[in-house]
Amino acid sequence: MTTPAHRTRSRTGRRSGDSGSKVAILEAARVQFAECGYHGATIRAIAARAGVDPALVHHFYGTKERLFAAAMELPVTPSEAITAALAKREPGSSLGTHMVRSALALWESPGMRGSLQAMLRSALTSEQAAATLRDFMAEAILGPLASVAEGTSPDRTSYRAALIATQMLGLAVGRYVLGFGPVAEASPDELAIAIGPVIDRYLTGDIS
Amino acid sequence: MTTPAHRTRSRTGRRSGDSGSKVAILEAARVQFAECGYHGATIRAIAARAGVDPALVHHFYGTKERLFAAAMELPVTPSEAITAALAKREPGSSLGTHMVRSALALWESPGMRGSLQAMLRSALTSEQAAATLRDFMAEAILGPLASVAEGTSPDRTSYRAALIATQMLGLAVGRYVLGFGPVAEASPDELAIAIGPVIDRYLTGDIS
DNA sequence: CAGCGAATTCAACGTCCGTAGAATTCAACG
DNA sequence: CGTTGAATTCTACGGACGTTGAATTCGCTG
Repeated sequence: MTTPAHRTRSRTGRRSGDSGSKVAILEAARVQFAECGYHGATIRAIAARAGVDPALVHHFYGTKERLFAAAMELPVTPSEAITAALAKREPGSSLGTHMVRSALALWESPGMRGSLQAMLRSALTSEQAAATLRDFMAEAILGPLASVAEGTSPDRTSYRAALIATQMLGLAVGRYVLGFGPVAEASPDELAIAIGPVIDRYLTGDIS
Repeated sequence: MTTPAHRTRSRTGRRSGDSGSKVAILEAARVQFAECGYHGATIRAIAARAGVDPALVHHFYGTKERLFAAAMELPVTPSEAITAALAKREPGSSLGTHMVRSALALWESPGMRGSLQAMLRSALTSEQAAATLRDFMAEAILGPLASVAEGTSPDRTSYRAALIATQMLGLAVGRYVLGFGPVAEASPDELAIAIGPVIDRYLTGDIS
């Protein structure tokens, strides 16, 4: 008799080895926020998806709002990704075409898609996510714009950026969230060719 | 003492005259769904905004899902609005410019704004709203497209429509939901001039 | 091996939710 | 005037939610 009351492992307590629960929770949170938006996602469902007790979520991240903030922290710094992408532009492709191609490459990269969907889905419901998205867009668009903004009337710059934002935002939502058939199935190159000139127009064209 | 137990009007029971509660509930639902999305909006908050007991909401519309469906029923039939708008196109403006101008006029019309926000906010969270939005966009875009689709390779038609959808969707979200400053403040005419040529490109331009 | 801190679960609290049923009042029609 | 049906509120149930505190186990340091 080896103390049968202790033989059945009590389920509580710390686990052996590196469980990776903290990361698992964050990934589960991204998926749930992406699928249901901020209100629709529940801590209990996130915990279940991560194979973990709901209280552990609270232990690591405190409140739901803080977990959301942590989940929205982009795995890629936008400014870095942008400048890196701009650096390797091939000659022969316009800046607009290159921007679309780079954005799609970034969005298609593994691990980014969930964050993107979560961000978009939540941005329309949570003001915090909306602010984050506005900041991200401003940073991601004003950079390229500044590099070609000579000769255009300066007070129109933010207007141009906002126009670009509408097209890129619509592309992201249509392709990754709403699933507009043809746009969701088209290849990044096809889309870059179709949409690139539009971005060029907003960058430097005559918009008044 | 004039029967004090009866003097205080019991709060239950039917009210005199036409209370308009059913309509009030629907309008309150639109506002709440617009502000919080499908999950975030609560029947109790909708009832409170309508000045009504939550049970009355249930009495009129049954379940929350059915109330949502009723609230999403557009006050304007899209096909009617579209054909009416197309009819009165002024000469000298391109079809794309006219589409943007008409869409903005429709969106700015009183009573439409709430529905639009509710639709957009919910479309990214509720699959039903997403389907409604896809249908609406298909109907609203394929019509104008068909009127100029001669000479373009026919299997690209739905691709063109989807591209237009991304730009119009991005415009609506950026202007009415996320509030991209310059785009939110610009006049419909300004936007029509800036964006119209983009729609023209997607309608008939070279996109491959 | 003793002890401390971190990880993990359990059980529970209080709150809000959507919904249901019964009760009450009004309007309309005979 | 009596009856019927619709409008309206009250009360309440069961469930899910976010959060908390205590208890348990592990890893690490000395």
